[in-house]
Amino acid sequence: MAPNIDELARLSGVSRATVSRVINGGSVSDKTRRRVEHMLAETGYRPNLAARSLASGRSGVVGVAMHIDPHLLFRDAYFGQLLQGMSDEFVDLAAGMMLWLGNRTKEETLDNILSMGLVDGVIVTAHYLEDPLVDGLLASHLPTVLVGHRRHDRTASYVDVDHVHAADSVTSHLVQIGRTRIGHITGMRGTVAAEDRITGYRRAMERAGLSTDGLMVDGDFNAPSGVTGAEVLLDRRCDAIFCANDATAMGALETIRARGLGVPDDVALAGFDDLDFAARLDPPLTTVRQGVREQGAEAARTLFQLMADRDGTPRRVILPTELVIRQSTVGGVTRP
Amino acid sequence: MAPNIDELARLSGVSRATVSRVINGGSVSDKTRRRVEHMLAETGYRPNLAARSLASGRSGVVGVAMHIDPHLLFRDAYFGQLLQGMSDEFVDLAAGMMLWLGNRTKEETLDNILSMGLVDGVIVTAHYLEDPLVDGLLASHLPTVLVGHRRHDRTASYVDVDHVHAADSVTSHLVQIGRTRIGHITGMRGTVAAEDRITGYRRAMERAGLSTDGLMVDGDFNAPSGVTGAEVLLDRRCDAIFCANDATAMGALETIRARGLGVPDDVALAGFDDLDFAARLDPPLTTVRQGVREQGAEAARTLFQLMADRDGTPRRVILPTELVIRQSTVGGVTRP
DNA sequence: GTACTTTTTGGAAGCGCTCCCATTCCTACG
DNA sequence: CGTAGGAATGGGAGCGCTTCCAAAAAGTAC
Repeated sequence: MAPNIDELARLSGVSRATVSRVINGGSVSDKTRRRVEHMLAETGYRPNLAARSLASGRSGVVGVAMHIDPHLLFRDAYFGQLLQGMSDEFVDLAAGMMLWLGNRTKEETLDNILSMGLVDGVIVTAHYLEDPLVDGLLASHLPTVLVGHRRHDRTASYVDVDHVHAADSVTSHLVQIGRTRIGHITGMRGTVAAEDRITGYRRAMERAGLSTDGLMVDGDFNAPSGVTGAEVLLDRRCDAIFCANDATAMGALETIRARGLGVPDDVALAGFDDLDFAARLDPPLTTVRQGVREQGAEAARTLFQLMADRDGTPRRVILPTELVIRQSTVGGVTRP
Repeated sequence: MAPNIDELARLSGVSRATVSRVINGGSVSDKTRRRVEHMLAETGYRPNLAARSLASGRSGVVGVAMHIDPHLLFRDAYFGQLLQGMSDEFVDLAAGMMLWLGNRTKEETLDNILSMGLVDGVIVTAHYLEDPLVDGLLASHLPTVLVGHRRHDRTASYVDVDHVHAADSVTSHLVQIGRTRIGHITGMRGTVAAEDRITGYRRAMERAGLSTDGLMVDGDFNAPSGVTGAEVLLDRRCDAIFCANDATAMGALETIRARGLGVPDDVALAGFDDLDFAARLDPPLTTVRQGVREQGAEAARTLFQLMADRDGTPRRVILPTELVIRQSTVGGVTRP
């Protein structure tokens, strides 16, 4: 059915090796190259990936593992955007993308990825401090890039933002607008993002000479935890709440309004992520923009660098964040 | 590095062919099978996918194409849940999953999928009446399952729900609770789901002897189109609005409340999808449940049947929907 | 114990490609 | 005009597996 490379060699009157060189960019005379390329176009020839992969040891396919609790995975747009960022970049890099979601245990996912044995490299979301999937991938010799960092690991390549700094800057902003009882609804404990944001929050509070006693409530990055977290913090007379992400802030906003309090007059509110809906809340939400798509794209590029350099030097990328001030903290401001 | 099948044959004292039979379920004596399986476990041997695929013509990898406008793709949970349903099922079926999102034109995506030449079959979201990606996939000889149906195509395999019937049942429900000026905010025109839901809406209205004049507003399956759509419909004194999906209903709800109207007393509201947030709106939303995850899983199973039967008989699956009545149409009811 | 089945096993031919190595073809220079 | 040296090309050996076919082994019936 589909023509193979020998057929193409015959048609263009050259050897199979030459056709291969034309396709893969070996040195071929201009005249020959043109002839073969013409035939390539003529026949619509597509090299067989399996054969290519078998002979060369590379497949041109990379893997993405997002082993996240199914109920959390696509609840907000975060993971979708991350995936899109990667996908866009992989298309540009002419790579195929395999995807593993959190269907079973992390050990099983690890086994699935490794036994597939197809991918040239893998990107894995690494949100937890402990993660056997990440450990296993790093231990395998597969080029691996983490989205999220591991504090004490000097050998892993990753892409992340500086959560501590970003959380510090939001909290400081709340201090600057004169708030003194600033509460924090945390993200899912055990994740690097949650813990680092707590650290940033504490650091800013400490620097301002403010107490955090009783002002921290555990959340889980989801709206319901914002609703209940805000109940607690409002009972404790907070005049500002920094939520670990935008979804949590959306939940907190519900509670604040349900109590008939004004934002930002009675309670200033801030989130983290700057997902699409943050700017469309009423009032628009002050938050930290951490280009999620860009993180995905950067992870993809980093993976390709890793696969190109065989030396295995880890590459660490910290992307910038931006404090986005909107009306949920500074009422008068209209500029988004 | 990794042991190959010859190494395993040597270690278990049988021929390579026998090892292959053990792995792929050929007929082997119990004694031999045990010996080989023991060695398999011992060495942690993983067959090389590329070699396997080259020799057998199958890869064990399937593709999923969700060629959707990047801004719409993961905005609500619909596509994420669809993806999860497929992914879960593919894991059970021991298949790998490649993913293509809508990065470029549909033609380019088609070309990427076909030139990758790796996948044994593909599931493609087919929401539009016209879609070159779907056409191209169906024209290739790759086993293909659509999520969404094509009205006039008797050769395609698909998984879908009966949008006409479901929309009819929601609309009829609004009629039954005594509403007479029932508006409809449509989905994205040109999609099968939008057009069929319109048909169902019209059918129910006609049967009830109600007019639809000026009561239909075009939307696009997103919240902002619900906001603006509701503006128009409220100006036209609607006492009920059926939105093409839950996200649109969420937008419409904003508008209704902004005008100080009560739901359902002044305006009854209904959506479609029954995504997680529908039950958590205030008031909880009456909608149509169309198990999205289940649709994904069913599409995966259907694809496998298609790949197993080489006869290519198209398989069409219509999954059931369920009218879920909540307080946005029947105020007193507390049962979700 | 023989003749004939049936089951189990091994040998070997590819699957379609890449890439090393040897060969041929040019070009330039003595 | 001859030849060294470089560029272009072809030959061919795999990559690791599946699968057809034939041979061997193990049953079965007489």
